[in-house]
Amino acid sequence: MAIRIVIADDHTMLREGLSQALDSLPDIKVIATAADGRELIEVLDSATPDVILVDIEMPRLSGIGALRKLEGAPPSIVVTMHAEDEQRRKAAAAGASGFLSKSAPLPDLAAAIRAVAAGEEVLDEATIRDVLDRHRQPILDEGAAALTSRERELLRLLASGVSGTEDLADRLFISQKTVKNHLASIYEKLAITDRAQAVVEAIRLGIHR
Amino acid sequence: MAIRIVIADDHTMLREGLSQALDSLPDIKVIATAADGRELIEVLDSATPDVILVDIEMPRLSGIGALRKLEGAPPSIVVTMHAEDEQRRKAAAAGASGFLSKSAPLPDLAAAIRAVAAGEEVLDEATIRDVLDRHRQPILDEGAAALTSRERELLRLLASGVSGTEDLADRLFISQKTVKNHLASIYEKLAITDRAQAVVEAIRLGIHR
DNA sequence: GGCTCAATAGGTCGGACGCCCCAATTGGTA
DNA sequence: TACCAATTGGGGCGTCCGACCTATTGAGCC
Repeated sequence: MAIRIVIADDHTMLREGLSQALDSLPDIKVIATAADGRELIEVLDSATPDVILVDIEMPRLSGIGALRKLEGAPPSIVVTMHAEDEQRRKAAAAGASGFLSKSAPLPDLAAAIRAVAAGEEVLDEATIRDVLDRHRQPILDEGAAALTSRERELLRLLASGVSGTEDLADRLFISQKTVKNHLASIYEKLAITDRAQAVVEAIRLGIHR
Repeated sequence: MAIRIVIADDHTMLREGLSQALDSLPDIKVIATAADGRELIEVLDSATPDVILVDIEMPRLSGIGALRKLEGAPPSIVVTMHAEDEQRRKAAAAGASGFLSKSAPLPDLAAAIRAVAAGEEVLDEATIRDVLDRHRQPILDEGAAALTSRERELLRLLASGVSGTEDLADRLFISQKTVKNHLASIYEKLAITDRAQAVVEAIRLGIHR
């Protein structure tokens, strides 16, 4: 029986291309795709793949954010543009079984899928380090893509030292309630849990000043 | 009657030099000095100056931190090495009546002291902007000087995305109570109020990785 | 031998924060 | 037209956080 997988990635070219490529393999069958985290969650309501292939950087809801909401779901492999330690750590924390750079060759990906489908973890430090070393790539951020303009404004304020709900509300001319809503949305998309982490991400993403 | 002032600055050369210089003016009398924020607070227990001259960057307790604790105290002029907007904003928030760069000429300082002693505010946007523009200087940080090594460790963790009390405690092998104590100390020294601002400061001070 | 200070730890308490639910409006798009 | 996303706002709730307090230990210093 072929390994049934679901692919979640916001880049259609990659999503569809990968879908076709993997589908052409005799032992792998792509049963569905999703363009973002929320779509992935919806898809998994009705589909039950053996392995999930999920991108980190996606609009509306990041891959890691989706995995968090799906704890206990099918084993997953996280693919990413920035093969950074931090990302890998988060992926592991979110319950990912595998972690691969997007520039890894297809055979490596297929191998990872087969390994994860067999119940193996492809998160081993040494192995990953090895893979990453061979497929390293420049780091350029597109992580803020998922954020709306208002969320970005709020994040910029946060990163400039305005941390209280009331202060943020005053600066943005909105209610404290709305500030909290925006923050919750930011947390979800960036897969974080509080304002301190939001500041870290904001600065990492270059959202300040 | 001469204007009675107290000078708080951790750099003895500047503190004593300024003390003498201002004392030589006919209408200004330096009645006490302090080497840090806590000393300033102690001094003000027994002394009641007309104006306080306080540096921002000081060990143990920053000038702004001290002003916060002294709300309702004598009018104060904040002097600083980094004439930044953020600093000025904080100084104003802490109740400062004046704000000057350390590179401002003595006559300007004397004028500011006289103005503040007369009940004026020397925080006016335009005026300050003017003064700062004429006495701008390179910004180099020595702000982290007040922090202990353990506090710096904690801050570095914070700036790397570890924000929960329990997580911090685990990483540092100390109790959650101690984490909170260290944080409180950091807040005091950096004149901030929460973890989000701590991350901002940590990164501004270069305390990360 | 006191003195200060860093580092450790505990307690209490009010308010802030994060998380869940829901809803109305607007504007773009399929 | 009908849907969807973004933005705005609300209520409730449990937990965490920050403020203020005391206290012990060990290092370093005059």
